[in-house]
Amino acid sequence: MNTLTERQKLILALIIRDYIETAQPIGSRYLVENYNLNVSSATVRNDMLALSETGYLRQPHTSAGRIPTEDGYRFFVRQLMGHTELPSTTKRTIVHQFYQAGMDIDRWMRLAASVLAHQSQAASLVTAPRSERSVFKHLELISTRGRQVLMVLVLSGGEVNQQMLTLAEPISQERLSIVAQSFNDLLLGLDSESIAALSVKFDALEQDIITLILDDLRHTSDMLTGEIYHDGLAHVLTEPEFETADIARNALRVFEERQLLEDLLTRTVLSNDLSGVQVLIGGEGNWEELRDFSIVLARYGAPGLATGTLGVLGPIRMPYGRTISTVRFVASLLSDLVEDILLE
Amino acid sequence: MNTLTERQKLILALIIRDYIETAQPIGSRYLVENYNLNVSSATVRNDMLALSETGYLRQPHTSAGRIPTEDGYRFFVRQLMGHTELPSTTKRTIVHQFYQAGMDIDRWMRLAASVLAHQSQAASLVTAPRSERSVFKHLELISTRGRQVLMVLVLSGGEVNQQMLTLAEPISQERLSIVAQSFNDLLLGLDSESIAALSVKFDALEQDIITLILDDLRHTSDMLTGEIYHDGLAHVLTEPEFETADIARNALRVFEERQLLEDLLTRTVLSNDLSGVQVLIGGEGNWEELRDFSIVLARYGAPGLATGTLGVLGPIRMPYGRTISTVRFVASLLSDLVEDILLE
DNA sequence: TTTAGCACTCTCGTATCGAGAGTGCTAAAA
DNA sequence: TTTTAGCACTCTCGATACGAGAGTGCTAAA
Repeated sequence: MNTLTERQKLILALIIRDYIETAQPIGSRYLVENYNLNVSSATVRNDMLALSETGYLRQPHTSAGRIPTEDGYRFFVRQLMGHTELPSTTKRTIVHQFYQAGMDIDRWMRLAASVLAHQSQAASLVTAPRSERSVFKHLELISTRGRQVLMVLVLSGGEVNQQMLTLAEPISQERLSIVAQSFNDLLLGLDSESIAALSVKFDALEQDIITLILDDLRHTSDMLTGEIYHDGLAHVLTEPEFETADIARNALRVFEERQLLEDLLTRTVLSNDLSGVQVLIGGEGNWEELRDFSIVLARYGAPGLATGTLGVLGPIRMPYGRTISTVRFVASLLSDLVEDILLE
Repeated sequence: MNTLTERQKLILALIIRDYIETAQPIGSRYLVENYNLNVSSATVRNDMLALSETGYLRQPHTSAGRIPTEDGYRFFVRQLMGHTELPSTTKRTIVHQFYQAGMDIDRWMRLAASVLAHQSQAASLVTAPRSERSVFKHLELISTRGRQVLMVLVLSGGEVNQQMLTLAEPISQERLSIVAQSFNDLLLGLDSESIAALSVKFDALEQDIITLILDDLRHTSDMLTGEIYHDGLAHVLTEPEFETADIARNALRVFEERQLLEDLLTRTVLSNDLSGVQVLIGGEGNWEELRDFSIVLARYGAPGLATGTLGVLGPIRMPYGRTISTVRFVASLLSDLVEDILLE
C-alpha cells in the first residue's frame, strides 16, 4: 500500500537533488520541463500528492512547490541515493596535502578539518585518535620547582598525559626517578582494572600517584579529551536556512558546547564501529539542539588500538552525496596514516 | 582650535554610551530630555556639528541622529572613559569558579574563555601560558612500537612537547634510556643558543635528537603553539551590526584563521609587555580583516617565565568599560594562578 | 491511468503615502 | 559672543494596495 512506484521514487529523488542545489520549492512543471519524464505535469502532480501523503514531501504553503521533509531526506539517503565517490583528481589532491604535512598529528587534524569543511562547504569536526583501551606504558616524574612535580604518563598508542602534582614536602629528582622506575617495572602493560586489583603496599606518595594514573587511564577510555578541531564555521552562515540569526546561533552553540560534542562524537559512533559513515538528520529525535542540522560522522583509526572521530555539520538540506563521500574518504585516509604511524 | 569644550566632551561621552547600549543614532532632543544638560536642543545641535567636524561623530544619513566614528570611539576610550572596575561580587564569583577548577591548566583556559565571553557578551580568545625563553629541562625517549620512538621534552616552566621519531633500526628501551640520561646531564638548563654552540661529537641518532630539541626550543619561543581556546562565538550573531551575513562570516573567519590569530596575539601584545590592556578598534589600519571589529587584549602570566594572551573580540560598538575591566581582571587572576603554580 | 483545462490561492516585488524624527539655518534674545 | 526659538526640509520606516507569476487540486475527457 505505502510502497512507491518507480516513477514516484524518481520524482522524489529529482526533487531532493534539485532542492538541495537551489533551496527553492520544486514545482511539477519545472520537473517535466527539465527532465524528460515523458509524462505531463498533471501526472507528476498526482505523484507528488502521493509522496506528500507518505510524508516525504511537503509544501511550505498552499500553491508553492514541494520540498522534502526530514523523512524524505532519510529515505533518500538510505534507499535512493546510491554510492558516490569523490572524483579521483580531488582524492589525489587531498592525499598530496596530507603527504606534505609530514608526520605531525596536530597538522593532520587541522588539515582534515580544513579539507572536510572545504569539500562539503559546511562546518567540520575532528578529534585526534586516542587509545580504545588504555594500557600503562611509561611514567616519568620530573620536579619542576619547589614541591611541584610534573607527572608524564605515556599510554599505549603513544598517548601522553601530563599532570601537575604538589608534594607534601620536597623530594629530590633522584628519588623521584627511582619511584618512577619502580612503577614502570610494576605496571607495564596493565590496564586500569589490573592496576586497581594490585595488592601491593604503597606509601602516601605512591598511593597518590597510583590514583592519578588510574584517573588518567579511566578518563582516556571513556571520555573525550583534548582539542576538538573544527573549521568552516563561516560556511554555516552562507546557507539561506541560517539567515535567521537564532538558528545560526544554535549552530555556533553546538560547536562550543563541549559536552554536547563529546556526547555526539562518542555515543553515536560507538554503535557502529568502523564499518561506515553515519548520517544524522535533524537530530533524529535524540538531540533537540540539532533539530535544524544534519551531521555526517565517521570513525577512523586502527581498530582496537586508537581511533578518532570526524564529521561535518550542515543544514538538513545538505549535499549528502558529496559530503558522505568526502567524510568516508578522509576517514579512510586518516586510518591509513594512523596505522602507518602505529605499526611502523 | 581643534580642542573640545567640556560640554562637547560630555555630549560625546553621552552619545557614545547611549549608542553602545541602544545601537540607535542619538538625536539632540533625546539628549536634553534624558540628561539635565541645562541647554536647549539647538545648542546641543551646534556642539554635535562641531563634533562631526572634528571627526568624532557622523550621521548615517541626513536627518538621522549621530553615531560615533571610529576616531570617536578611540578618543572616548583613551580620554573620556576613565577607569572602571568589575563589581566586587562579580569578581568574587569568578575567583570562586577558578578556585573550584583545581590546578588543571586546560580547565583554567576554558573557564577563562567562558568568563570573558559571558561577561562581555562577545567572543573570547585565550592561549595557554608558555615560556618566554625556553630552557632544556628533561628529555625522555620511549620506544612505542617497532622503530617508532616517542620523544618527550620538558622545558622550563613545565611545558611539555612530544614528538615521534623514526629510527634507522630498532633500539632497546634500555639503550634509549641511557642516551636520554646522557642528554639530561649535558643539556640541563641550556637554551637553544648554548646547545647549538656545544662542541661535542654526536653519533647519527644523537644528532637527530639534538636537531629536534633545537627545533622545539626555537619554535616554542617565537611561535604560538597549541590550542587557541575560544568561547562565545554565538554572541557575535546577536549584535545588530552582524545581521549582514557577510560581516558575521568575517568574524567567524577570523577565529579560524590561525595565522591571523597568531599574528594578532603575538605581535600586538609584544609591544606592550604586561603593563595593561590593549584596545584595537576597527583594525586600526593594520588588519583589514578586523575592519568591522574591536579587540581588547591583555597578556598574563609571570613575566620572564611564562605568559599567555587573552582577549575579547566584538563589534566596534562594544561596551568598552565593562570589557576592559573584565579582561584586566581575568588577566591578573590568571597571572596570580600561573605564578602560584610556577613558584610553588 | 494519464492528460488537458481551469479556477483558486498564495507569495513577492513594487509603488505609494503619511507619520515621525532629526537636522541646519536664520534671526532674535541673553 | 553664545544660546535659543522657530521653521522648512530631508530621509527613514511601516502600512497598504496591487498585479504578476507560479503552482496547486480538481474535474472531465482521452
